[in-house]
Amino acid sequence: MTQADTVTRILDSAEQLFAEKGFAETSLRMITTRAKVNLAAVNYHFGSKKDLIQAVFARFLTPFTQKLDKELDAMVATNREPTFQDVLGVLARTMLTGVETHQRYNKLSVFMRLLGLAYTQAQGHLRRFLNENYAKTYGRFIGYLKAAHPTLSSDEIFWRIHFAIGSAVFTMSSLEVLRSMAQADTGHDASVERVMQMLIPFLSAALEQES
Amino acid sequence: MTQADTVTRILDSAEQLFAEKGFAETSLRMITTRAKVNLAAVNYHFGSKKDLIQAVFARFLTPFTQKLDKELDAMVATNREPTFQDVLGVLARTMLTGVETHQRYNKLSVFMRLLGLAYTQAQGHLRRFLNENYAKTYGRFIGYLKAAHPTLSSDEIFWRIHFAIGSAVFTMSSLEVLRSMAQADTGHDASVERVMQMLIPFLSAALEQES
DNA sequence: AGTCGTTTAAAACGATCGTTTGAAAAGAGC
DNA sequence: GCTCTTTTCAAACGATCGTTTTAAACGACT
Repeated sequence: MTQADTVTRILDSAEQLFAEKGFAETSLRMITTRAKVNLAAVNYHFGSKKDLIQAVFARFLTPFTQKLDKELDAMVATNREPTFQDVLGVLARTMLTGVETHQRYNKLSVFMRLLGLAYTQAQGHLRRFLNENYAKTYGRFIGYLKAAHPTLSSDEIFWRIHFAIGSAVFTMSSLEVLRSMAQADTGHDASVERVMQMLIPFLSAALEQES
Repeated sequence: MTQADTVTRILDSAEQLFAEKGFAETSLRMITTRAKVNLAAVNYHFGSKKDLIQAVFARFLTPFTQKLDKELDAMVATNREPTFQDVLGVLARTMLTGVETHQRYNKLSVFMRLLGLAYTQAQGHLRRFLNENYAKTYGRFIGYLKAAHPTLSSDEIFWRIHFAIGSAVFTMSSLEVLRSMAQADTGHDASVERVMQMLIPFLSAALEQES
């Protein structure tokens, strides 16, 4: 039986529990119990709970950002004037590549949920960490969007992007609640796939409108 | 010092701190210190922290829901077939009436932030409380929206509404973070009013598109 | 086998949490 | 005045938190 090592098991448990409950509501004892490691292992391998939080974000954001950077390179290499759709397509492809189809939406849920926590529960240390490590690629992405839509002001682009991120993050963050509400409301069960299929045209219409 | 003063001051402090930090990150000692009352006053007047959380939501949701119910009554009394815009307008008017203009957006921010917490940080007790007390009017509101847009399925309406709620809640929940990001990104400062003025057409376009 | 650096283990640390206690202070009714 | 209820207050409770300590177990190497 090949057992993942202690560091990986801690990261897996922490990621799952953070996405499920948030940072403050998740204790190190919950994490180490689920990971079946000793309590002190967190402080030994990561230093502190704050460092563990940063490590959880780094594990999925660093490869994601690297992939996004390469995809953006490839985009501008073959396309001198990428459209709004082109740039958004690069983002969508980057989020989905490398993840097996059958667990694609679970991974995406965790991704979105953690992203939401970064916005709404971030203390200073996490915000600073994310800004130092990933702001550059993020700014590059926003820059291409602005270039693709010269009739809109920089402000408009920025805020529309974050309105859209808000929809996605909020929806995935409270998917369980919303699903039970939808079940009681319409009587229909909603799969993640179906919700995504409604969300994408919803956001497309909003992002690209002329004002 | 009378009882109402103590109760009100606790509710004010709790509302502000919950909206700012969330439930778990806000201790009773922080609340009572800011409210300048004794620590035991919370348990004496409310029973427990959970009951205090419910009381904070009840204080602004109960009058809001009552107003919304009356506004919906008035709408159907004068308008046999209210449009999508009519129904949304009732919601917007209900959220803004009774609040002085100069503090309108602060109140709205707190409203949205608490709403976001209810979705993303709700333990069972809060979800159950909100469902028992406010689900009826909420269902009525959704019902009128569905009737106004018969070409869309019930599912579509439900999810679009929550996509829109997500944008608004997320934006207001992380307004400070987003503002500092916008400042670093575009160099422009964004007032709440300006953000709202961009958000509303953004959501209108998304909500009303035909698919 | 024996040594040395790394990792795991159990136990305890001080701090902070929500809550409870018991007595003092304040109000209300007569 | 006095009594009885309501409210405030300081102090402490047990529980849980993140973190530290100390020693045992493990692994690689000579």
